[in-house]
Amino acid sequence: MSRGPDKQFDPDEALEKAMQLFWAKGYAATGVAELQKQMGIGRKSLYDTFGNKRQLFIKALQLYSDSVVRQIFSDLNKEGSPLGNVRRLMRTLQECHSMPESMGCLLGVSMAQFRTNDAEMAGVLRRHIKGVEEAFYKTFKRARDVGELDRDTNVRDLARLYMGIGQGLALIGRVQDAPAVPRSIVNAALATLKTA
Amino acid sequence: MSRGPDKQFDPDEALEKAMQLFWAKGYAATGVAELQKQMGIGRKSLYDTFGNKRQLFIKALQLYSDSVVRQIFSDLNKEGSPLGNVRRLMRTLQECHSMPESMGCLLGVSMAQFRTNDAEMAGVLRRHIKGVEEAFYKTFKRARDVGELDRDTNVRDLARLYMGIGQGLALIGRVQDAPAVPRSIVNAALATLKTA
DNA sequence: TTAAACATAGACCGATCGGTCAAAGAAAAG
DNA sequence: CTTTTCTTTGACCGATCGGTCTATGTTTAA
Repeated sequence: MSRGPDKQFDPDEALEKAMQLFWAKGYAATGVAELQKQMGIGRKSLYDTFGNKRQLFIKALQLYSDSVVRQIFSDLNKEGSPLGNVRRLMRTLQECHSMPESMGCLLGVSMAQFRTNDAEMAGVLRRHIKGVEEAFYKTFKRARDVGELDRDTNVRDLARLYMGIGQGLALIGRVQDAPAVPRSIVNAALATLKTA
Repeated sequence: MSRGPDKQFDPDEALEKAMQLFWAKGYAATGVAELQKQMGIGRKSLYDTFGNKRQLFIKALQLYSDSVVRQIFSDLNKEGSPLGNVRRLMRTLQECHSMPESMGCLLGVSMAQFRTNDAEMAGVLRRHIKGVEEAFYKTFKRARDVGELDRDTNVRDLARLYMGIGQGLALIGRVQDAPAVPRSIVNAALATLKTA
């Protein structure tokens, strides 16, 4: 029995490169030739390793989603005031989406390119939405428990709102050149979180 | 001198059809053959009338943007409570983006497909953002003037937040099948507008 | 009726699309 | 060594891409 030679490239690194390209240009506008070039691998290797363009894209989506959801979870679960964590996270998002070359959120970008009629894709996107929502939900509930939010605050609604604001912020950041609009959005969002 | 025969199709109707297709599928994923079919015109007529695919798309964007901004302006300027108008508009958006086949907002979808590096496109998108922002701004200022909002409310920030929430809502509506998330988002957004 | 000015349908263009495949190379097992 | 199993390169596939152009009306003015 023989095992043959190992791959000459790191699939994780290649996937990361592909993700960047999809992120910047969108699914349909990204060609396989471009992907190859950016990933630095041959065409056969690409198809053997990732299946096809669509599967490669879905793998990139999942890589991105996992990374983002984990990061948000971690940021929101730092010790200290739950609302303080929310505030810090929102300011980070604001800065991130104020960068001149901001690309928004890969998942948001993808929501604009697929719809419910593509069940598989919609599933991945909904799972991401749910993940972000849950991160906010747990934190807002904690905030309510420790008295940082009114007893009667609907924390489920609030979590979904913040998830939605994040998506809007990311989208707008893609075409905005000045930092004023993202700053305003976060200012106004956080202004509603004043302790009761 | 001779004028020749008139067009056999209505350019406005054809543009409307093209807009629908771009809206559903995005720019890159929409082929010219598809456009022809949906618009019901020959290829030469398409290029003679609209220039090329990109110019057709920009014309569709502007048609859509004008229509949406005008509608929002009109809704927010109805007589009666300014905040009441905002509430009614947001509930309308909520319902609209809860439809099972919701396609979101064409401008939002386009923000996901172009970036600041495409100056012409980014300009069109920024103008739309500005238009929606202004509609909200005037209404929130009016609300503050009549005492529906605190004297120290930053109505510019608030307007930008609502514009951003609208974009997030539309984006999420494209992949959401249940009405719960849009309802939550609008619930939470309107909950912050409680009179001071 | 003729000629000029338009619109129409659709053939056609090179380029690129996503995807496959055959040939060559390299590493491990014997 | 040879053989086997894997990877790599890049040629190649039919289909489709956006865009052009010719040939054929069709209408109006002279």
